[in-house]
Amino acid sequence: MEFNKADAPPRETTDRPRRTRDPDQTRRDLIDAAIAEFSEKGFSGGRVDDIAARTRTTKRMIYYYFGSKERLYAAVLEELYGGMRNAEQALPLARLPPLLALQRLVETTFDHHAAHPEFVRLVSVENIHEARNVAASPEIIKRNAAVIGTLRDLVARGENEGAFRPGLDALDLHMLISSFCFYRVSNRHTLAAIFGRDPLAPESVAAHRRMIVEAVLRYVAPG
Amino acid sequence: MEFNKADAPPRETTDRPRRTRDPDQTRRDLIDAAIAEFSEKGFSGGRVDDIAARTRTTKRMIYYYFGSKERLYAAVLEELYGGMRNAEQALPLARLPPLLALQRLVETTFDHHAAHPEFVRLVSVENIHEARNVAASPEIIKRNAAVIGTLRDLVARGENEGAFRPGLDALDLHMLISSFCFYRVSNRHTLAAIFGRDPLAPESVAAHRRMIVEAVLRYVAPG
DNA sequence: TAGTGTACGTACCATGGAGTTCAATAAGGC
DNA sequence: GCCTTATTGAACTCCATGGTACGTACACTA
Repeated sequence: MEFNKADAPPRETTDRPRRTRDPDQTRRDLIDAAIAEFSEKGFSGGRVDDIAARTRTTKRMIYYYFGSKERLYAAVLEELYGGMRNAEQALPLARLPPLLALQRLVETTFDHHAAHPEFVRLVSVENIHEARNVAASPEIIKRNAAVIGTLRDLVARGENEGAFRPGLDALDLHMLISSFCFYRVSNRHTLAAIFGRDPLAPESVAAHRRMIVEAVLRYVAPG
Repeated sequence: MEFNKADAPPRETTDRPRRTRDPDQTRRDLIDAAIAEFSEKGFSGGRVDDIAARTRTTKRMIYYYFGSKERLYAAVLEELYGGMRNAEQALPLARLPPLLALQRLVETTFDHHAAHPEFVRLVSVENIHEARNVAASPEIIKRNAAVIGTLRDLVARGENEGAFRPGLDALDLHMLISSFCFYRVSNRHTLAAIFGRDPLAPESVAAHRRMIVEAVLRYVAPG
């Protein structure tokens, strides 16, 4: 009666037969669960017990693999920042005419933020904590700072070819692009509450995408 | 020995003689302390004991005046959102030519965000919590939604006078303006960590202010 | 100048939640 | 088969923290 293994699995979160002894999978599951938890509730609001409960394993594993709540959070950040850089570096900007390259960059930035609200939320959380974990991760810094190099090249090329007006600052331009893409996701809930229109609703997405492209292209145009 | 009142005050947090029985001041002090605490640490990260420790009064008073940590947080939000609307409604936009009015609006928005990082941080915190407290406050919603009305009028006037191109959406335009002003403050720390340049440093402020004005004016220009 | 309600302080409670203990079980080498 | 080591689980510990019980002091009124 107690150990009825035959006709029903004794206890299973999902119906997938749980793979015993799969450290990689266990680690992966914990990271995914932590991404969800921390991006929904923040660092202090996120609960270690709840993260464990989102997986098929137990809290013990968090401490086995990561050592502390803080270090799990740091691992989550590295993971998410990693995804961002990949998207941007996959673009063949150097082979496109400057205006088109810039348009592609804006669209990619827009799409990535739209597709990864957890990333946006975690960056918000990290800023509340004064970016202590980002500052402590040379890996995150190096990869992300590289994005600016690419944009700097593009700006220089655009100026030389006369497609862009002179005097543009690559970092400021990066901020102009990111700010809108980030804001409509990060501030989605206050915007929806105050103005009664969800900025992530399908009818807004296309309009916003066109808008930020248009705004940036007009901003860099000569004259 | 025990009640030595004469030659030394028995216990004093600051050297200012504590005003007994000043409910308004006590309440005010608690709100100010809570603004600082919550904007530095978030809602879950903020400690009721620490808020009390920032004042000359005690934790008991938080519960006396506000009832709970949650309601204190809600009071803080109302307070900060209140400051924002005042700044915007003080502008005499209707009397200025459209382009100039828009420029003033952008500059005011920029300046207010720059001057009130606690506001920006609290709005970020609120978005992590899915804007539950903003959504529950008709007062906040009403006042802020009004801002859009003003902008809608301006957009209509600009279109009629031919100063703006047709087809502009007031809410989207508001988002374009706010996003940059908000982002450079909200994401100050990750930006500084990754790019090694503090967006709130004096040499960036003027450049950013010019940039968002320029970007918005170019965006609304006809043609 | 006693009475009363509002404002305040001290000491305490209850519990949620981060982190640990300790033993058990699987996998693989010999 | 047996030993070793990398994983795993249930049941703890313990303390920080939100919240409260209870008593006191001030200031105003009659």
